[in-house]
Amino acid sequence: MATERTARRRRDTPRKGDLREQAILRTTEQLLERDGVEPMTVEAIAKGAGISRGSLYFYFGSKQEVLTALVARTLDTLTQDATVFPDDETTPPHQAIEHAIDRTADMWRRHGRVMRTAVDYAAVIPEIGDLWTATVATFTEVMTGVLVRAGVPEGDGPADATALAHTLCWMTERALYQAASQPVPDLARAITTCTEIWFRVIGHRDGTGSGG
Amino acid sequence: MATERTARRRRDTPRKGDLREQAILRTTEQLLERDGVEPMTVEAIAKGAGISRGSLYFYFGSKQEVLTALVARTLDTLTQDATVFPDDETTPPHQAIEHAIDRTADMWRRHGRVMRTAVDYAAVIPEIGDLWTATVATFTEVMTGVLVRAGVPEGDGPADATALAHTLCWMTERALYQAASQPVPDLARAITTCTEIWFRVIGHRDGTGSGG
DNA sequence: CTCCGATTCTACACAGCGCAGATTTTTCTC
DNA sequence: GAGAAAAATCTGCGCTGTGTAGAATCGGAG
Repeated sequence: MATERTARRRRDTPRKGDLREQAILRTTEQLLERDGVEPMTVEAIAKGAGISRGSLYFYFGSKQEVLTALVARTLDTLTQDATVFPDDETTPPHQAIEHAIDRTADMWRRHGRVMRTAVDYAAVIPEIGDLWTATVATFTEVMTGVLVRAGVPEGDGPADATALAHTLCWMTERALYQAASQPVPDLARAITTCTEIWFRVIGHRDGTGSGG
Repeated sequence: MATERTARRRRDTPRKGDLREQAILRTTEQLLERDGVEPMTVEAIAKGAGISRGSLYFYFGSKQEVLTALVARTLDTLTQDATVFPDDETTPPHQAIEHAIDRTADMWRRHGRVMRTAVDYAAVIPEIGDLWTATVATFTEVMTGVLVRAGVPEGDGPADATALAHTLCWMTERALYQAASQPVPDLARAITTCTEIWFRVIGHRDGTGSGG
């Protein structure tokens, strides 16, 4: 009855097969970039990592689990990169907003395919959805603080900092996803528009302006 | 090579099998609500519509095609309901915004599962993605007009009406999707937050207030 | 050299899809 | 309302790709 997950086990013990695990993830990202999720078969991943299909199931319980691990690794990096600076209370709100958006966009530039896959399969592979939601939640939390510091009322009403931050974070996610999915991605433009909206919401009318 | 689509044909001639087509769509929406996409097998749909699995392929070339048809039908209704009034130049901007958001939310209430499925599979089933994108594009167009009437500069810069409308439309979509996906959906709250942001973006500070 | 866990491989069973071809039911024409 | 064409339906096959079982190999400790 109890459906087994997570292959057979392996979680700690710094054995040598950890290299294989890395190789699997590396190959997966490559194949993902080249082919996309569906055309990418478990066979291909295994071969790319130098093992047979059956062997892969020693490391991951399923194709989805591989994908999930890859997404998890990427989102960890993202959260690290993008939220530390804005979370600092001494960072001015405008800079915090710009920083968070810029860093996130950077992640979309460097690991666009993984990011897109995460969004695309967030609903199909619940674990990925959870990871994504958790990440956005972290952003929301941090940005709520930023909004408060910018003068938006604290509280949990639908027009208070938390709700606004939440919706704006999802907006930013969507905008970058959209931008990154275009045949000719223009992240810069998306950044500008998002920043503009964030700024308008906190009220201070002062520009991204100057530039170009 | 030329891969055939759309089952065998059937397009005009008001034959009687049109009822079956309707029955298939009806059953699909029901099963979707009960089970979700993946657990819903073609077998089950066919049975629900009173025919055998093989017969279903007379009407639709694949499971995905069925889904696509269902989504298309739903989005047609949505576009009809939500964009006509705001598109009227004499409609005051605030009302236009409220109307569009309200009607869209209504669609999420009544056909939440179909709407969610559309979003969830927008990337997996390209045809659905196209339908969704086209719908949002229609909204964007209409709402661009509304923003312009509200005083937002026309033009195609990243901070002009089109870009803002685009991003805000996707924001609204995402917010409603989020809200509708919660265990206890609270569309009303999402509506309030979105409306607030739209209002803040067009600058006029005046309430959702004056209910009824 | 032997044992044990870690790793790997080969082979199998299965679910669900889409298609082929035969068959039955409608619909149309006279 | 008989007969032919078109529409609608059925049964059964074959395929792809997954996940699992169980046997074989490797590598270091004793």
